[in-house]
Amino acid sequence: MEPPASPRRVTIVDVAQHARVSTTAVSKVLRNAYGASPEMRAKVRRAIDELGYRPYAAARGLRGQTYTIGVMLPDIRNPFFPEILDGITDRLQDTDYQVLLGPGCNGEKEEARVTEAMIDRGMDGLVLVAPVSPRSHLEHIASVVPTVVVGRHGHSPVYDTVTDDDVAGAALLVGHLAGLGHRRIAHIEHHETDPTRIAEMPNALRAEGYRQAMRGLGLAQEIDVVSTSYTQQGGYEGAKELLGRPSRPTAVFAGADIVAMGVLEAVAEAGLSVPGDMSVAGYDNTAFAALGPISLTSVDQAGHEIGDNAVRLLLERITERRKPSVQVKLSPTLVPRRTTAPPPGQSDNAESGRGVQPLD
Amino acid sequence: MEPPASPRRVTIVDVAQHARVSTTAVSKVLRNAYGASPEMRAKVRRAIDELGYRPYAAARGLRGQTYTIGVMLPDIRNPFFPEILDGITDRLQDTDYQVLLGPGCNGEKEEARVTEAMIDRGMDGLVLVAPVSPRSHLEHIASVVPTVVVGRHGHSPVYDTVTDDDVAGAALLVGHLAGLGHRRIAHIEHHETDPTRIAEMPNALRAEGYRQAMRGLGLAQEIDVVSTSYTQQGGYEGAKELLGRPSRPTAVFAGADIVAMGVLEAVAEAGLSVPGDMSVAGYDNTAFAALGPISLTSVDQAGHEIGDNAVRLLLERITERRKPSVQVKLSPTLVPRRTTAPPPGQSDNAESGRGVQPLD
DNA sequence: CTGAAAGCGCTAACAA
DNA sequence: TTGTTAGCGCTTTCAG
Repeated sequence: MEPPASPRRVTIVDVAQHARVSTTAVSKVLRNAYGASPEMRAKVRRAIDELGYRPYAAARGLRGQTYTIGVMLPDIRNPFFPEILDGITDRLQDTDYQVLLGPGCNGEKEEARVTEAMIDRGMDGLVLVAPVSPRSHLEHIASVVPTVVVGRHGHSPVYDTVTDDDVAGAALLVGHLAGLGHRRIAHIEHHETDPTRIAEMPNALRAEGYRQAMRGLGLAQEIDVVSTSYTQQGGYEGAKELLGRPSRPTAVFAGADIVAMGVLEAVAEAGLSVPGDMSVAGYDNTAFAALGPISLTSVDQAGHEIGDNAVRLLLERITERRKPSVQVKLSPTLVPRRTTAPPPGQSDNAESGRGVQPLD
Repeated sequence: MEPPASPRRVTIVDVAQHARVSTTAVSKVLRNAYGASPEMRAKVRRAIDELGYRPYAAARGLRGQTYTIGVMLPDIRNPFFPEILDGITDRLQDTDYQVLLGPGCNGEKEEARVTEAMIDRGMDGLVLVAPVSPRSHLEHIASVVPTVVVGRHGHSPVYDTVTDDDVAGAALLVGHLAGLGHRRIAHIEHHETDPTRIAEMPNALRAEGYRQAMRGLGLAQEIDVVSTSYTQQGGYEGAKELLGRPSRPTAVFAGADIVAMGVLEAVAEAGLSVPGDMSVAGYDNTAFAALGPISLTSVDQAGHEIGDNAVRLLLERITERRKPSVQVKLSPTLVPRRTTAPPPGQSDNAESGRGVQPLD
């Protein structure tokens, strides 16, 4: 039984009158601030409950905090990001903070619009996931509002970072494939030209990790990188190119699971089987990698922990605005599934997956 | 070259002084409000540009609007929702409005927390996608802030709705399967007990549409519904049950693509092939349904249009708070792919897909 | 420990 | 058409 139309919102003034105290007192109770006796707190709490009062965050922001954390995800379609988000929301569960997401931002322009919108709405802190903006812009943002940058390497004195070790992840995968007996291991990367991004973006580091690992295994001669994009289409095109090689690779390390999907499609079209004729691996261990009909070998990034750490750092920075910046680097793990196996003509061994039939 | 730390934000007062006008004048220009001469507008605009002023949405909200639209998505993992979101953001592209998303809300409690948070942050309007809260609660929300409910059937005088015709979608799919020659067509539904939800939630209407279509085709005897949940696990369990039937169905209509994934897994485990031994279809035409190795027959809901309509209605309601409520119902389309074909022992026909090999 | 009063940045009445 | 003046709901000095 709601009133026909809310005539007026319950305000701090109503609570103060009801509890027969000052608005200051109510404010203090709301913020658990120093300077209110237990009796006063109890009184105020009762009044709050009786009136069903909720503080108006929009107004709080004008003087203090809005208790809102803004999270910018570059692409809501990427099934890896929800994991990060869970890590974020779980840690914020029992706090007064609320998370709001900026919608899919592709490119610097959209990214700027969203971050500005968040700043203009008085958010107390920002988590930027894999932003593409130049570092100078990130530092500007961080100078205005506490900021944690996730999934982008490179330090900054003004913002904290949480990353997963992409070089190590690539090495895990290359090691896995080499352990199965593969030598001709190709990689499909997301094309990158901007020098800062080459140094800081995960995709570039995966490619670098691939190269390092290949060299470390004495397979420097076999290094074979195709530059497309982290999309299904990019994987399809990259695989087409690799399949056209005079001597085609026996394994493909796609820089992301979605890329691997395109590879699987191209391989099937070519009448080849996975992993019989060719092993395929992805990165991110997204939800569909685990789907029965796909069962893609991938690298897991512990998204939940990434999100958890990001919020932890953010809350710390909100509390202490100019503490030295922190970099957290987490370690990925390998998730072998059925798309990787020893190369054709090589006997099975302990590390191999179960064979699967041609997919088409 | 940013200043080391923003000393103070540029405010409307700064702009007014710079332009040598009153703050009211600036405010009017910002809102394109009546009562400012072209010269004044030009002067103010220049000052705004020169100072790089951006209005502080948090403060605007205290008196007027925040120019923020809140969108609540029940599950960010469901790949269907980004389509709706695109429809929303595209239409808002050239307006002053900004979209902010509430993160994954499972269950009424989380849903309430998110909607309250949005209201408390002064959002101008809400789009609730497939909310599970009781209708009374939705109406309460709508009485406080302009609201459009998406993906939930049932009218209300206080909020507008946008739905896709789930009954028709189910009929499309059943018709497709029957056209291929299937008679034993089973359905896996999301279990629902709450009476309101049985009447209003899409999952319940899909099951109802399935029943109606079966009856309409003279297949009432063959109606076979398994109640699990709209998850991969639910699909897996449902399929296990169906495969254990004395005479197992030749086709399974899963209530959602993710359910179909579980079905595919169970079918493969049983050593059966899709669609050779059994046809499988999903609903939502999510991104992974189109993935090469899956290629799932599904029903497309035109998510973009859903989002587009939702925002259109919302903006209209923000403008005119108490206009009569509107219900928009869109029509789904069938997307046949390779997981559906004529039942075993029946000759191929024009509508059949290409056969695929057993998946395991 | 408590409360009165000022003011955050903006918009909306109202007066000029 | 313009500017002046009150607030919006809350937090924050700063007296008591």
